[in-house]
Amino acid sequence: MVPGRSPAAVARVLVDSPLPQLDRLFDYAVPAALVDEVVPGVRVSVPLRSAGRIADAWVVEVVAESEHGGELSELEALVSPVPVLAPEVWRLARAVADRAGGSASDVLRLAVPPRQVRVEKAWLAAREAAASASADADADADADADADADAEPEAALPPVEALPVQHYRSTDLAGLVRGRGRAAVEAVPLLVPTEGGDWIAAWAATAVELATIALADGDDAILAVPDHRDLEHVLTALAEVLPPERIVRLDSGQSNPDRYRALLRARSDDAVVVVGNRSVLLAPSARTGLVVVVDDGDESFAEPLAPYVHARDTALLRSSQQSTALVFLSHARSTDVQRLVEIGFLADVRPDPRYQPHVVPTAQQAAQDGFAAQARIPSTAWQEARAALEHGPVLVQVARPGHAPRLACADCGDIARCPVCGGPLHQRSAGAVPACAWCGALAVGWACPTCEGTRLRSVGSGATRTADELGRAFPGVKVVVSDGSRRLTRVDDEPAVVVAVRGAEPVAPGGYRAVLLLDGERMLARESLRVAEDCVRGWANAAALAARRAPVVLVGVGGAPAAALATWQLPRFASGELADRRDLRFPPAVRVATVTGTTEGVARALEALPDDVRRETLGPVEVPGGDRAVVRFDYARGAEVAQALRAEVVRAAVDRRKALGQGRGRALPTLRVRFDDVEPFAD
DNA sequence: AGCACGCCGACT
DNA sequence: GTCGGCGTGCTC
Repeated sequence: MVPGRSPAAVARVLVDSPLPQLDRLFDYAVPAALVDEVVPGVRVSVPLRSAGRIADAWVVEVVAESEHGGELSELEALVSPVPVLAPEVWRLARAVADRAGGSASDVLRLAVPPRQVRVEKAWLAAREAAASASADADADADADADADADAEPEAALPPVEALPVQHYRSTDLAGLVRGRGRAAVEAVPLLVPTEGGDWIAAWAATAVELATIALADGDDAILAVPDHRDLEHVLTALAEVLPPERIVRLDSGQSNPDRYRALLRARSDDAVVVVGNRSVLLAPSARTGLVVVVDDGDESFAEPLAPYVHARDTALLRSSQQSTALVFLSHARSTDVQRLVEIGFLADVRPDPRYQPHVVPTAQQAAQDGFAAQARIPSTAWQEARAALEHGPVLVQVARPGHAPRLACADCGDIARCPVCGGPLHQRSAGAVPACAWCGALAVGWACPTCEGTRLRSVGSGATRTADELGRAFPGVKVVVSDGSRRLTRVDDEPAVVVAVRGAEPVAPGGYRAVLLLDGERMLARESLRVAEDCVRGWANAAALAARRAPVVLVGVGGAPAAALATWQLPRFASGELADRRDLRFPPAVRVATVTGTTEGVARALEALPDDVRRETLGPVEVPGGDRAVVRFDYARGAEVAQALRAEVVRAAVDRRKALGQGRGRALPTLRVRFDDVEPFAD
């Protein structure tokens, strides 16, 4: 503690701890020696509760006097003088955590990579150099007497010229960005050539066009894409029109030093485009003028770490806090975005309709031809593909090997099992020696215990199997595979069957000459609230890789999903899906919170809810170690519910008497709350 | 999480 | 009398 007189300055800090009871600001006296360097955003260490116990913390504010009644402790030390937590990021992190009933420090851990001393040193040296250079410039300006001293000393970059937005003639998208409007923009299903000879998705060009409009106004733009292959499209498009100084790549695929460097660069004095995956939405940028989220329905936008906030929601919060323009750009529309359109929050923007892909739904009829029959490709699809292969590559989309492809006896159909441990057998490629998925034993000379057959065939298809079978269906044609373990970004223009699992489709120059969408029935069979939506999105994204007027054959699927794709009325499909969810009161028509913990903990948490919300609880049901309940509520009640449940989480964390009651097994914590997880609806 | 404070049983 | 048990509460 510090003597009674008031300190020179008071730092309000957030302690870097996941404990919910510490998730608020604490005041510390700033030692006189540190007053110059303790500014908002720097990392410090602080004593907590008793001297000797030191915690890391973020300085969030520096004020003259504390409102805390008691005496203040002094900051222990300055960890680094670099303010890595920008004020707008702190504000966003707080809002994101509050919305999800989580801790701000958990969000900050996602927003700020671990400290990199070398990167910091370089940054500090550069800042020092710039400061002395600008001091010289000021001196010169003074000498010149009337020189415009207000001019930014380092506006070295030429201004950005706003690109025209192509393909959206009926809507003034440029005006929407300048006016800080919000829209759900349907992407153009087209590939466009770059000057450098690459082909990129038209959505990437659109995103970059929109970004230049923001930059031309002196604002930053934040572009969030699902994965690194999408990132490559955007970076290619950006490199054509902007100098490297205006492009900041910030994504979780980078090394920590690279991420740290990017974080510091994002706070540049010049307007920049910050582009990356979901984490980019937490990038520092005080003058964000535009936020673009590309294909928001992609699963990689769901944050797997506490507090599990979806990038879409982070984008919404950020856009509202900083009054930015906001664009959700995608081929297929997510039900979440459709909801925002239907409540009038987002404008509904469609491109010129003439780019619509040529979709041919085809029943799963057996093919006559021997080769095609073997790969279970209907004759229509096979003929389309074969004709297209005369001119260039053909894309074949298959399901992810969800339940791993299994081997069965080709004669009697019994599942082939490991003779050693009874585990399922797998085969890396056709003809390879089958191996056990559990114990790894090679099943050399396998014979079926039922019928003594020795030939194997795979069931429950995966990409690898399909590649082999497709190779046989198109004799003499090159087969290229892009799957979970090896995702290709592009292929070249020569005839080839390109087999890709959903979401891993490479780009072909000028587009594929035909696209076959296989496994549709199997994909739709998955039990999940969002299957239909996910399938349509996957098909639409693949269809968008076709050359203009090339056939896109959707195999073996009928009903609303097939109709949606064939008519390319993707928003209408999302609207129908949303209507179904509304009837059932399922997300995203309503929000949900999953409450797990001890029977008592869950019961108490539910009691803390408003009566009408509690009445809509599903459960509690018993799960290993305790109970689980799912609370449903309207969006308007979100803050209220989050606050109530968060208060219970804090109380449960502080109150440790209960922990003793649960002796059995791996006990759950007394109470855990997770918002907007649809997992409980998966089965 | 850690760590101090506090109010009841065996001990120099 | 008081050392220390762990139940209880708090962290500027």
